[in-house]
Amino acid sequence: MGSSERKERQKAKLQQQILDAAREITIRDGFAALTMRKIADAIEYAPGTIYLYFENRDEIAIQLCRQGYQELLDCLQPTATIPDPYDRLRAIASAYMDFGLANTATYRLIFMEDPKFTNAVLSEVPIDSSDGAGMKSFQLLVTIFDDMKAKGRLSIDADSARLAEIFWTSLHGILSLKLTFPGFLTTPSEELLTTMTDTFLAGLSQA
Amino acid sequence: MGSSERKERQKAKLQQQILDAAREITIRDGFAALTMRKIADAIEYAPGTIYLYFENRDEIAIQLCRQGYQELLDCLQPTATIPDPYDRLRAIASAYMDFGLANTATYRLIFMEDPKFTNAVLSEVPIDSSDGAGMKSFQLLVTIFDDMKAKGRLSIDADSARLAEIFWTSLHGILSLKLTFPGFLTTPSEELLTTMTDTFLAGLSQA
DNA sequence: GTCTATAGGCTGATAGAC
DNA sequence: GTCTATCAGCCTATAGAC
Repeated sequence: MGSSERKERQKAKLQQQILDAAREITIRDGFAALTMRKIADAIEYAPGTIYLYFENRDEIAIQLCRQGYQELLDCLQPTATIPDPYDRLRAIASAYMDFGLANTATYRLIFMEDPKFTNAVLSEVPIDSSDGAGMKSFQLLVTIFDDMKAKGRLSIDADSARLAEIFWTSLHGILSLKLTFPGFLTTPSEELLTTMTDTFLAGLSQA
Repeated sequence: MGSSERKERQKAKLQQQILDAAREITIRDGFAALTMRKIADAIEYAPGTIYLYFENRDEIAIQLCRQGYQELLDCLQPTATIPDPYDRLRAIASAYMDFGLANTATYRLIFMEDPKFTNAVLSEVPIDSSDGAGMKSFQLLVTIFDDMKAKGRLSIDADSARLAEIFWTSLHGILSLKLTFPGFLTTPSEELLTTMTDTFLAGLSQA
């Protein structure tokens, strides 16, 4: 028994090493440049060895995505304790932008890459605690609009999920254009964000 | 002279044929699947022949982008005649969304693909009439906010280019998430668009 | 468990015959 | 101008030796 447990630990260890290497390559060269050979080089094993720990490249990509959504959630989660939903919206928006700008490769991977990986992982319903981080992040946003409604200061009758979708798409629009066309948008990101958030909130209370 | 002109026409003809085939493959299989061999198969020439008409794959990609921006401009241009800037904004937004949803492969190519191609072409300043279509499209948006200001009904003091950038990023956000995560956003595109536009305009006149 | 070696595929691009 | 043939490289994944 003790021996098989040691083997399990050994296996998990190399698995994590593979993922770490894959993550680093993705960050450095982009997801398209992530190949089994490069991973093998990085961990100093033969390419074939990787297949003892992961079925194929896709499985690695999916794990990488899952990890990416978790990182995002870790960045957004702390804002959940802010009591006022308006303050909280600004805080989460700011955290989201910071995450995207600071982790461009990860952001691209989890939101701008092949739907084959992203779509499946994002839509995962949380089962155990390390699952469904994408959904949980989205829920943080929905809750904010629920709380705004509870405060009774929203003159718009759209439901919270809808408002969350609008706000999220706007955030993603800023980020993805900044990442795809560095230099085209002349307005700095923070300014785009504040103007967007201001007009959005003003619109909510007036529309 | 007459003979060399005929040769020129001949050359232009095959060049266009190559681009048409490339376009079709991109639409059908996606840009990543666009290869010289597939183009050659489609036009029924040997792969090497293409290199007599284009220097390499990148040059074809860039032409494809240029063509894509032109198609987009053709869709947006007709809205320019609408006198009221508020009506015009709704019309251009709607046309933009329709274009993206109806031409997903082209939209991906010109706004969501490799910056290597997109960035260069989008940032082109119009020189002759078939150039800089990306910039011209963006200018259509800027003009709308100029006109709104002239009407004096904007209580926000951001400049027109900035407002155009915000609005464009929001449009792009909706579209790109719809394309990357089909099925995740539960709200239909038109509803996201109207709610976004409504809150945005309400915000502009109130903020 | 890990290696070497390789199958079997794809790619962009080029050389040289016709 | 177009072809055939090919180079040189990349890729994923697997088989079989150790």
